[in-house]
Amino acid sequence: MKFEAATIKDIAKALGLSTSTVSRALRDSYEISEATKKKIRDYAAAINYRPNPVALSLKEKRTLSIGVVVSEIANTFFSQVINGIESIAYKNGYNVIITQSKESVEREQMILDYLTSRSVDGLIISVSAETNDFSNLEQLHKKGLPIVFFDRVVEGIHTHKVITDNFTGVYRATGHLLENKFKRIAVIANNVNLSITRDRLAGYIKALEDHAIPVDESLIKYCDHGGLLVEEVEQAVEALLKTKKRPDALVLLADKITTETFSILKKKGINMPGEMGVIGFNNSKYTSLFDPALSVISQPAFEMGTKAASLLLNLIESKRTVTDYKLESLPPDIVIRKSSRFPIDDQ
Amino acid sequence: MKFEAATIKDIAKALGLSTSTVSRALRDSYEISEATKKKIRDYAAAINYRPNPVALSLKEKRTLSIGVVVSEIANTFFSQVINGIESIAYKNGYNVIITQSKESVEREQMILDYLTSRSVDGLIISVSAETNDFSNLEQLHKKGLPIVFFDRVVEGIHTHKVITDNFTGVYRATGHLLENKFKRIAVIANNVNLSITRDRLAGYIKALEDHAIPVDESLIKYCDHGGLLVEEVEQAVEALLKTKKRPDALVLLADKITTETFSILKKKGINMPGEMGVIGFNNSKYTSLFDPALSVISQPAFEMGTKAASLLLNLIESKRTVTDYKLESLPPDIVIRKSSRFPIDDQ
DNA sequence: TATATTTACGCAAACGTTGCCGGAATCGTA
DNA sequence: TACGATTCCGGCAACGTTTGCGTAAATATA
Repeated sequence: MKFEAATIKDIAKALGLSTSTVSRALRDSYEISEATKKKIRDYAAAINYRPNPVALSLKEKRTLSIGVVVSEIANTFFSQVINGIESIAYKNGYNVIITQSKESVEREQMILDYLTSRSVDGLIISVSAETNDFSNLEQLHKKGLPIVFFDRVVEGIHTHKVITDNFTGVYRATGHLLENKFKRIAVIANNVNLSITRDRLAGYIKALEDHAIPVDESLIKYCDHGGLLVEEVEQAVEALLKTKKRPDALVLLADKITTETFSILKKKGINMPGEMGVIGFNNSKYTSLFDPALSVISQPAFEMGTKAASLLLNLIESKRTVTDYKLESLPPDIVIRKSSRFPIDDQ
Repeated sequence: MKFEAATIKDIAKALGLSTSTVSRALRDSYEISEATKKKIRDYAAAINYRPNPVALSLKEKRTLSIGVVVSEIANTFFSQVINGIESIAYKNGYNVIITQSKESVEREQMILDYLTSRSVDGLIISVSAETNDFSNLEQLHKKGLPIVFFDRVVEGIHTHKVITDNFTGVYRATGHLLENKFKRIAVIANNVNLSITRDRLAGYIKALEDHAIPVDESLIKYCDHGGLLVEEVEQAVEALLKTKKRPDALVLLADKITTETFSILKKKGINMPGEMGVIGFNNSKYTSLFDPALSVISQPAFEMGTKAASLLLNLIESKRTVTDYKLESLPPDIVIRKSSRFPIDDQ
């Protein structure tokens, strides 16, 4: 099945003019008489002519589209970021190609291959959890492809970055648990490759230190696939529950890990916050409906998207090579609900 | 900032050959000697040559990409469908452009304009709630653009369609409530323009009839924006709560409406299922974590995506015009949890 | 009236790629 | 030796669009 659309040639032929005249008339050039312009415009409207963006792209060497790579669009945080990106992109005539890496290196590689073989003008990316070799992204960056990182950034590559103040978020969340009389606080983190994992862990450790509590390595667990695999979260939770001195509270350092852990604890019939206080990263609106209502560290996702998109468009449209790169760090929002309130405070 | 990539011309010039020779060598034509092929392939690999998809698209008059239009990607149902679509598309070398209409006619129109001005080979769409004029889609279809509808289909346009058996889903959900001794069952539906709204309402009405219960129009409320506006859901709920004989159970006929209504009832302190039994469409995994655990009608979203994508690829790759269109109706999954069990059955 | 200027349009190249056609060089055969 | 067949490669056009340049006709100027 084919889908043929009208071209500038069709108009030229029908009106006995040249393609250049038609092209200029449609762009309202002063070189074309008003009479001819009107004829051309009317005919173009009649046959519903639309310029072929593919031809334009080939000629202009730009596609007016930007690529976005996230690990999973079903993740509320990412879909909110995408909404932010789209709001800016559309306003500036750019269109957005959304892709998901599913935390897989291979898939990420495929996507980058596709996106960058000249089909996008720039890239907004939160790298996959599995990835630890960034030479490919590095190369693209060196070749001049405008890139903006958000959330999971690559420290070695110098370009604009938009993140949440992860350190402070976790520092405050951990502090909150400690002030609520929880004594033994464990964390389940994402892959240690990720910048967010390191920043968030640092916040946890600093909070413990500031409360003069020694860091117990056995209370720090990792999920290498960011919680995308149920089993890895189960293993982490199991391990924590089995430690001689079982933790009485949990800080969950990634969206997916938070909901999975919550679900596992519930299934096990573990009382929250009675047996286990819980707080974790999550951007879903639904956490307030959970039983018990879940305390969360939520990120200003939409704003992160708008910032990232603005920075990218700057990069794309700047004539000269940019060297002054920004790191935007936005404050997280900590929402305390029942799951992290020490039982005694319970109504 | 510019991003220049290697072309076939660069290779030709560097090796003192013509572009046609290079092109043929890279496509392994029998007309080129092995020696030359090797030289060309080695050099291409060295400079990391990738064919320019834009140029290919212009020449081949196809883009190897398909457009997907949903109302909101943050909606779990849609993100699952998208996952299904992508799984098939990638396997066949197609790439997927995801867009969201946000239930707005204007936005949907913009998107269609963009997508169809030759930048996609086909379209998978669930129409926006606001739309009731489908002449535009109709035109595209007539012009030969391959289209597959899913979820919210347009009855007047004859092409492949993939839906859930909405009638049966609601029929059984309503029946379940009735068998659980709920007496006065109300529904909150999506915009009446939508096929899903009509099908789902029909299931509700048939269930009542089969239980010899008269249909009370005051128990049927609509949200014209599919629940995207919080106020419209609030109004619907308020109205139902204020009716002289307040309903004792609710069937929610759209994903977004389900979670919004649940949230509103909770905020009002209305006991579920004690004061109000609740069941509704929703594809989120989180509903089991709600308080009370929420009964849902969930759709085989991933499978809907794979089916829709397969049908679309068939359409795109078939030489002759297809006239034998399929309507795939997949069974929904009804998950009964606490929110819809008559209180007496409660543990 | 002859020349200069303006107006209004066409021609052709270019973006990167493919495929048809044509042709030089080499080989085989009589 | 002469001829056709084969091997291997280059030239050119085309996809749809924009743009610099060229130019005929129309108008203005002297």
